Amino acid sequence: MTPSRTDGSPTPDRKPSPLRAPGPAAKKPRPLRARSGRRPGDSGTREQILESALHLFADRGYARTTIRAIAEDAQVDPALVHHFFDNKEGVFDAAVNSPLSVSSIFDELPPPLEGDTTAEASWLARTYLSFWEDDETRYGMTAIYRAGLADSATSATLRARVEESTAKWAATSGYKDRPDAETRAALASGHLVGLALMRYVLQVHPLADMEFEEFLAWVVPALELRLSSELEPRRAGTQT
Amino acid sequence: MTPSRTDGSPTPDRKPSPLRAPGPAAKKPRPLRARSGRRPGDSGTREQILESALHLFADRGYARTTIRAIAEDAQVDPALVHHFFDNKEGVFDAAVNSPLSVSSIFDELPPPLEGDTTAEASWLARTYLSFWEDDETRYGMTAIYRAGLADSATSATLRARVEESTAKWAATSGYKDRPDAETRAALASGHLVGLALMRYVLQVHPLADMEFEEFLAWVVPALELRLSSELEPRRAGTQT
DNA sequence: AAGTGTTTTCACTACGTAGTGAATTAACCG
DNA sequence: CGGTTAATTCACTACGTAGTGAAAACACTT
Repeated sequence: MTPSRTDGSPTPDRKPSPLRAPGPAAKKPRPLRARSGRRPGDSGTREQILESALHLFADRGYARTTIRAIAEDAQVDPALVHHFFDNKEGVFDAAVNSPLSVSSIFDELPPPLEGDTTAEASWLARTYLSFWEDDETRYGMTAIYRAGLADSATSATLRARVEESTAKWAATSGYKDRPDAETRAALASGHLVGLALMRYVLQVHPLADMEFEEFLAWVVPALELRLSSELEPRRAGTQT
Repeated sequence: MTPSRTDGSPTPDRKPSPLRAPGPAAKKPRPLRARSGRRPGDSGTREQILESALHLFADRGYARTTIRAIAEDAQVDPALVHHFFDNKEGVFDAAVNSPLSVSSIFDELPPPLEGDTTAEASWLARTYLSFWEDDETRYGMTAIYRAGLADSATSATLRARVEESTAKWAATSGYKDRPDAETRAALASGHLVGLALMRYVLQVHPLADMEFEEFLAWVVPALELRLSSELEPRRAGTQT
């Protein structure tokens, strides 16, 4: 049966999410495809397609995710996906920019304490990593980074996204007047992105097994130093 | 004409490497396919195929690299690629484990100064990042990370690789007796991987524009702190 | 020189995929 | 209730891909 959700609830009951399920998906109980034609009520199918797409893009990356697989996961005909989103790129963009995903980090919340370096580093790490930690937004983050790192064509999009986030944060933080603010912000971004990929995408031990607060406890002090003047660059021969 | 290289030189003259060339490849001057049959002399075609494969995997990732594209780049018939390496996965494994690539980092060189924390951090950063910086090995690194981050199936391979490198380094370094050695090594790995991806894969400004030594000058001191006891984890409420 | 093994291309199959156009059913609006 | 619009499936095309099997040209033995 088609899931009969008359409301627009963002997370209806559905098959187990495909993330961390590498093998062939569990067989659907019955295909039981209904005939052509519109369904009664507000089906919410569009959102269902976006959710399936986001989960599959997060699990398989862009290239290995097929429109047919999205349609099957959402229990609709593949042509309906084309009807709503034209082509595969349209599905990806819509899924990644949907309310189910993450639009632009550091947009809504301004930094709390300008000038307080430790508070700013803590806020930065907690805000960014929360997008990974939260079940609601992790799929979007995974999809974005998987797709963006996949090949040199898609890397341009992710590069722009990262540079924009980094620049925005650098410009509004208390470090903005320092000449190396941009460099430090980029280094901090790389630091955070790398740790997030280790913990949430690759799931390397022991980072993936920690509690979130313990993870933060390791990350935040290092980030504080990166952003503070205590940590200065030092070239190879110039050790004091 | 088929490139007539009778020696096994690793980098013969070939078309411009496809990395950073997102569009359709430059059209080959003349197809001029020879008829069937073996060519006179030691053609070195096998190595040519591996080199083309490595460059294309680095540029387009695994899924978007086709055997036909590899064959075209190497100016051979696609069936020859199958003949040498069976299937696509075989091509990838052979390319990534070939002398043109990177077999296993931290295998050959042992750490120089056990117990000297600053020297060990510096050696770790320089050794790892040199694989990215060097033209000869960068394609292998890019291919490995692009493929390994692409989807949850291939992530298992990269996770094993990273965990093995991290564990090996942690076990042989001067930190090995500390209880949190494994954690610190994993954090340092994530730090380095993230910065490498920013600089070499995404090519984020300004990290991608720096001189290598300047980049190292920023990275090494942070890594020293991560590995030393100066930097301790600190939970949210317990700020001193 | 005869025979065996290796390199190389050709011709071909099987399959999955993105995308299209038309037909069907329902919602919406006067 | 009649007409338009939106949702949905069906049947289909066009295409690219991985992989196979055989034949041709050469190398390497004995």
